[in-house]
Amino acid sequence: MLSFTEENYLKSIYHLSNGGTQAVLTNALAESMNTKAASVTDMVKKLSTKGMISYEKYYGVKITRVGKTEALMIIRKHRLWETFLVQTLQFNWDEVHEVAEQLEHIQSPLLIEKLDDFLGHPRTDPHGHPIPDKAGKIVEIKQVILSTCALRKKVMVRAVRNGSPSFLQYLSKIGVYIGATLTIVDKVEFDGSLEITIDGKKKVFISRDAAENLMVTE
Amino acid sequence: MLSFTEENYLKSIYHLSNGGTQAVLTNALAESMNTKAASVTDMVKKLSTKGMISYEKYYGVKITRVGKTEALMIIRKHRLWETFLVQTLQFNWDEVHEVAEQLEHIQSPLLIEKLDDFLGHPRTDPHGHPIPDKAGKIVEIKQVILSTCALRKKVMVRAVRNGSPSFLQYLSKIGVYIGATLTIVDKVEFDGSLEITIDGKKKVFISRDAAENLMVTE
DNA sequence: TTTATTTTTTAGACCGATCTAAAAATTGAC
DNA sequence: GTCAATTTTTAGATCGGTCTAAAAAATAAA
Ligand SMILES: [Mn+2]
Ligand SMILES: [Mn+2]
Ligand SMILES: [Mn+2]
Ligand SMILES: [Mn+2]
Repeated sequence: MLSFTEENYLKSIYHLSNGGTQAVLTNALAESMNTKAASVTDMVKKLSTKGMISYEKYYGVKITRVGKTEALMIIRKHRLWETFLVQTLQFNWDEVHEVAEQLEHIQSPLLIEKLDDFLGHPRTDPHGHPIPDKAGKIVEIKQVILSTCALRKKVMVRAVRNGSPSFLQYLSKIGVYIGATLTIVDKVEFDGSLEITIDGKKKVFISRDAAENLMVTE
Repeated sequence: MLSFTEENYLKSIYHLSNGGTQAVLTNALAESMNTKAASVTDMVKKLSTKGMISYEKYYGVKITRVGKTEALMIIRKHRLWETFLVQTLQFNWDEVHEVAEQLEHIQSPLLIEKLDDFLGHPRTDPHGHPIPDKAGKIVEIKQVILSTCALRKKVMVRAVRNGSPSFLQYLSKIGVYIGATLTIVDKVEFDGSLEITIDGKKKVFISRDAAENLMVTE
C-alpha cells in the first residue's frame, strides 16, 4: 500500500520517464514535485525498497514493472474522474485537474470499475489524454503537434499537451475544443505564430506557444 | 484548513455529543477514534486552538458554532457521496460507508454543490439519515424505534441506527428496506424479539437487537 | 589532468500524529 | 472525609515527510 505522497511521486516518475522509457534524475523530480533534492533522495529510497522503482545512486531512478502498473492505475483514476466531472457534473475542462488530483487517491477498486461502467468506458479524458484500461493498457493515438502541420491541410484537435487552466480557458474563448477542425492558413516566419480557421469558419491568430501545445491528427 | 485527521475527530465529536448538545469525554472519543486517550488529549488541544471546540481539562470538550458547521459540512459530503454511490453507481447500501469515509475529505465546494445538483438535492442518504443543506441546516424527521411500536400498527421504515454492513446485508436478505411497511404481529416477552410482516406479505422474526436499530414512522 | 561547477547524497533538525509509561486529577466506596 | 479505583494529562519516544547546511560524487572547463 502506497501513501498519498508516494503515489504522487510515482506518477511524476512515470510521466517524467515518458512511460518508463528513460531514467529520471533527482533534480528533475524535485522540480516537478515542488520539493528539494534531499527530500527526493529520501523518498526514492523508500519507493525503491517497496519495489516500485530501481534506484542507482547518482544515476537516477527507473520505474519497475509493478511501479508502472501502479502509476497507470493512478492515471486511470485521475482521467476517469476528470471525465466524470466534465461529462456528468458539468465542470468546465479547466476546472477538473485540481479536484482529480485529490480523487485519484481514493482507494476502492469497486468504485473505479463502477465509475468506468457508468461513464461507458471512455477512451480519453476531457483533455484528449488516453485512459488506461483495467489492465493498465493504454492506447496511444498517433498525433502530431499543430505547428508541424502543412498549410491548408484540415486537421482535427485531439489533445492538449499543456493542460493549465489559463491555456484551456484561452482555447475555450477562441473556440478551440477537442474534436474541432483546424486549418492553417498562414505561418508567420518571424515569430512562429499561425493564422488558422476553426471548423472552416472563424479565423484567428495563435502564438507559436499555443500551436506547440495542440495535438492534432489529419 | 483542517487536516484529514482533524476532520475525523471533529465529526466524531459532533456525533458523540448528539449534535453539539453534550460534552464529550476523552475516553469516549478515544474509543470511537480507535486510538489512545493520550493521543486524544493532544488532538483536542489542537482543535481547541483552531476554534473548533472548547476544551476544559478533565471535563471533556464541547463543539463550537464554527466547529459544528464544519462537522455538518463533512457529514453533508459523506451522505451526498453515499447517495451518489447507491443511486448513480449502483452500489449496495452496505458497500458505501467505507468509500464515503474517504470521499468526505475531498476539498472542493464546487464539486459538492454540483454533486448535490446532479442528485436532485436529496434529503436523506441510503440509510435514511438526513443530509445537511448548503447552509448546514438539517431536517430531522420525527421517528421512533421499531421495538417501541404498538402491535398491529402499520409503520414505515425510515432509517437504520446501526449502519454496519452485516446488519444492512441482513436487512436486504429478509427484505427490509427504507420505505418498507412493517407491522408487528407478535412480541415475544422472553427475549424481546418480534414477529413482523413486511409490506403486508412476508412474515419474519427479528431479534430485539435488530428491532432496536430500525427507525420508523407511523 | 587538475580545478571549478553542478548535481546528488548525507547529517541533523523539525512538525504532525501517534504510542507507552508515569504522574496528576477526579470520582466512587466505605 | 479518607483511601482506592478510574480517568485524564504529561513526558518522552517513534515514524513519515520535509527542510537546511555540509559533504561527496560526477561533470565541465581550463
Ligand atoms: Mn489532470
Ligand atoms: Mn486530463
Ligand atoms: Mn456512512
Ligand atoms: Mn449513511
